[in-house]
Amino acid sequence: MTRALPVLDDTCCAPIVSDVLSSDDAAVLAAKFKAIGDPTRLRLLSLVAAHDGAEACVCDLTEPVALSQPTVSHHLKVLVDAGLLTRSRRGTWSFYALVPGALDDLADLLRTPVTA
Amino acid sequence: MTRALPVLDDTCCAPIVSDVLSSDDAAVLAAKFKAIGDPTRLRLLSLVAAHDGAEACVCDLTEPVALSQPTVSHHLKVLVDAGLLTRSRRGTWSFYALVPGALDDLADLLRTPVTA
DNA sequence: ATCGACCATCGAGACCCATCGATGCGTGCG
DNA sequence: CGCACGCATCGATGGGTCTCGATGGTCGAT
Repeated sequence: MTRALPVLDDTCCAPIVSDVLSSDDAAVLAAKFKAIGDPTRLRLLSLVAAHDGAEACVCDLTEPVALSQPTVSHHLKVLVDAGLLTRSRRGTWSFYALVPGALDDLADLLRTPVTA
Repeated sequence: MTRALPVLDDTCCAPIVSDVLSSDDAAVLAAKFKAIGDPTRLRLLSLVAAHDGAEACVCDLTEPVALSQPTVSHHLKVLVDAGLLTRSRRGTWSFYALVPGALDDLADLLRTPVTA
């Protein structure tokens, strides 16, 4: 499982409140929001962004979140599958970094156009 | 359970990637993102926003999402508890409407400041 | 007062998820 | 070559979530 999310990596659709979401769009969007709907994953994103060079390996993250290495690996995989993090292996380390613009794209979908 | 979310109704903290989130902040934010991390709830938000007068009752929503009335009521309660919807009873009807600015506040937290 | 419409809550069932220890793989070093 | 390190995957477990039918409460109409 954990198949890649179907399309829709950049801007998928109009803001949520602009038009009624289709079931498909809602499923794809919900998957992304669900990925950041976890305290640990939210902190991992924050830690990666704040880390030196805007990337971090698993060994840098296990201690701050106080979880086991397998659990941290699992959460990072979820974030990668959601298109929010990238993983690049260098030597024995796996470095994770934010996908530029990924969070901003999600933010745009939440904005209410004008809401007079 | 389903106790009210602790504080932090408006702007809670700096953008996620600006500073490392505390465990408490992460928990509160994750609860909100988890609320919209469900396809049905995402569609409900969209349906409410698109409905006439920017509010809708349960009877307006059960058919579009093709779910039972108790289930729709449950999802709406989750959204209300997350601070994204308001409920106002008029007669036998319960009208749900978007909390102005709630989604925008969440959007702001996702934005990366500059990320030069 | 009685009935019907609308809705929230309850209890149950099926499913998903977060977490862990154990294991296996790949890499770099001695 | 062999060992140590970093990491991903596996299997199990406990807790949470989604969904439903059934129930009961509240309001308006007859």
